[in-house]
Amino acid sequence: MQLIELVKINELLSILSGRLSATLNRHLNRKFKAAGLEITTEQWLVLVCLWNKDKLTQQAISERTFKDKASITRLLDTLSRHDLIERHSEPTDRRINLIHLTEKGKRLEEQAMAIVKESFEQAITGITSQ
Amino acid sequence: MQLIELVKINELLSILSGRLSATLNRHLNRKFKAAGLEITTEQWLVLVCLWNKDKLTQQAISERTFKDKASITRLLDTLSRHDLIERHSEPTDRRINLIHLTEKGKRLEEQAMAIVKESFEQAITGITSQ
DNA sequence: TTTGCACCGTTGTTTAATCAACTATTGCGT
DNA sequence: ACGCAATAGTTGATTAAACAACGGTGCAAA
Repeated sequence: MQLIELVKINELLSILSGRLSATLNRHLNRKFKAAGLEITTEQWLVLVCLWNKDKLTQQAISERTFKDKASITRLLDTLSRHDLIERHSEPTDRRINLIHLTEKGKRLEEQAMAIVKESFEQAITGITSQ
Repeated sequence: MQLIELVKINELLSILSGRLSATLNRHLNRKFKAAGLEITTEQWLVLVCLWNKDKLTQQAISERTFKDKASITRLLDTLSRHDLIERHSEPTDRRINLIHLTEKGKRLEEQAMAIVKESFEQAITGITSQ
């Protein structure tokens, strides 16, 4: 009886929260791919931080994206492999890396944002219709 | 201007959707671990299906959890490694595996559900207080 | 000055998700 | 009976997440 209640609560929550974002995520990833952009939603989220304010520390990116430090390290690894960002170590505080957008990374903003905007609009009309 | 709008929408959505479930997830995982249960939230979700109705096909589990077939294959691998479930192939249709709970798997229900219930209550009081 | 603590970033391990490609089986229609 | 599409599950590759442990750096108090 109470267990069934719990399961319903869980399903409700998972529909309201987890699955919505998962679906949006997947949708966006496919959109990026279809448009020939080599980025994922997670990488895009990091790039958004940098487009707003270039030359952030990894710590700052971690806080803004609500992701683990370790996750950021690896996300930046792949962004760096794709020449979208560069790590610049700071002489004033040698613990710090300042993350710089490359030209390629800067150029990506307009295209990526157009796709995201389109996806959000689709998603929102989809949601409001339910 | 419009980009900033988009970012706000994104943050709003991420708070409303992705981050809530991610936080709940993490919380629950830690609770399981702290209680000495060797399961994750994802594995628990699969087990919930089986506690409701034992001997499901992988396909059925996939549909009920909204997870990919491939994800289920691997989740069941780890559940099987922990002796919580067993795959039984069906002679009537040899494409099918029926997933059976083991005794150990059945015994887990009460303990796991208690933890989940506690977490949900905490989460809900946390949410409503905001 | 050195000791100890806090901070920044990295690495290893484990778990999970997606997509695409693949095998095996089933069953339908001609 | 045959071919062929649909179904069930697996596998490989890539990306990402969490947690824990660790190395290097900065800083302040003893």
